[in-house]
Amino acid sequence: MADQIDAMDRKILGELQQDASQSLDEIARKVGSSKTPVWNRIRKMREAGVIGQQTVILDPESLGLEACFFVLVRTNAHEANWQEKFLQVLKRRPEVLEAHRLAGEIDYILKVRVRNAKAYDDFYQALIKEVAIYNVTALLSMEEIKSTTMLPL
Amino acid sequence: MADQIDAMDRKILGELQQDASQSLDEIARKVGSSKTPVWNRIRKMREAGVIGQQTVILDPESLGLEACFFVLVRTNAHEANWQEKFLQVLKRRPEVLEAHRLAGEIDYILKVRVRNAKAYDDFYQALIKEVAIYNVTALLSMEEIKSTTMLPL
DNA sequence: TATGAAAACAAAGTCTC
DNA sequence: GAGACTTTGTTTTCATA
Repeated sequence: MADQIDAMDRKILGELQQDASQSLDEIARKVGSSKTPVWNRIRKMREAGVIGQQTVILDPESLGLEACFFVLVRTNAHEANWQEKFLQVLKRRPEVLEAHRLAGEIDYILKVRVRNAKAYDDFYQALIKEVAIYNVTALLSMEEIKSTTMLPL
Repeated sequence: MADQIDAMDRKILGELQQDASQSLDEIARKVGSSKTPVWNRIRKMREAGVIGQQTVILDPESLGLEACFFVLVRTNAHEANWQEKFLQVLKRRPEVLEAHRLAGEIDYILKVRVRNAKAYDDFYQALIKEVAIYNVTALLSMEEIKSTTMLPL
């Protein structure tokens, strides 16, 4: 599917990314097509997994989630078993919004959203209780300059 | 609004986060209410900015965006003017999905999605051409373990 | 034969009471 | 919270190139 995505598909994806609540007619008009072909393209891209979850972006501050940390994790236990357990903890914990395994000195980076510093510490304590970690550096976000889910098309 | 969000609101937000394409009837049934009150709550939360953009999550790989970098930026120019310009560049560049100003030694962290390493270098060269940066560390993601927009409620 | 326009039906959103 | 009205999603049909 990947390379079958043409210019029209990309225009449609752009519209959907920007506002998924728009009607098909509106999208069709904007991309210079009509309802049926646009609908067929969307359906195909959904089936192919190009289009995933439809969601709403919530305001963290309104929900009392006022602290955001980026956590740099170094480990010395590279056994499959350790990694398995570490991954499970990350996936289970809802405050972990992102987790990546990295190339280089730092092994993992996490993005963690919590109420406050105390809540972060609770998370941290729970984490190191479950799995051994060699070194952790927490970077506290002072200001969210930009945050988007919109991929460049 | 922040503290006026009750348990019912949170249930509704949870459903919307998980699948914004669900019908009002379906959400109402799940949270144990009916159409009208649910709709009124959603409308209020939209107006209050608790609920933001409605969007679809696209698969980066399918779109050929196979590289993801976390970029740690240190600067020595803390003048308002410099920051202004730096922020403008970040906001303008679509490959920058996230940008946070940090507390501590590292001044900024960016999350950048691009086609490949070459495309990252293009971004990097363009960035340092526009603003002076003291030190940059790029962390390359090898594996996206978790990536969600769903906030813990 | 494949593609898009258009119509028809079902379902959901929106608003009033 | 029930119901009316309107708009939209979804499917089918039809025309056209």
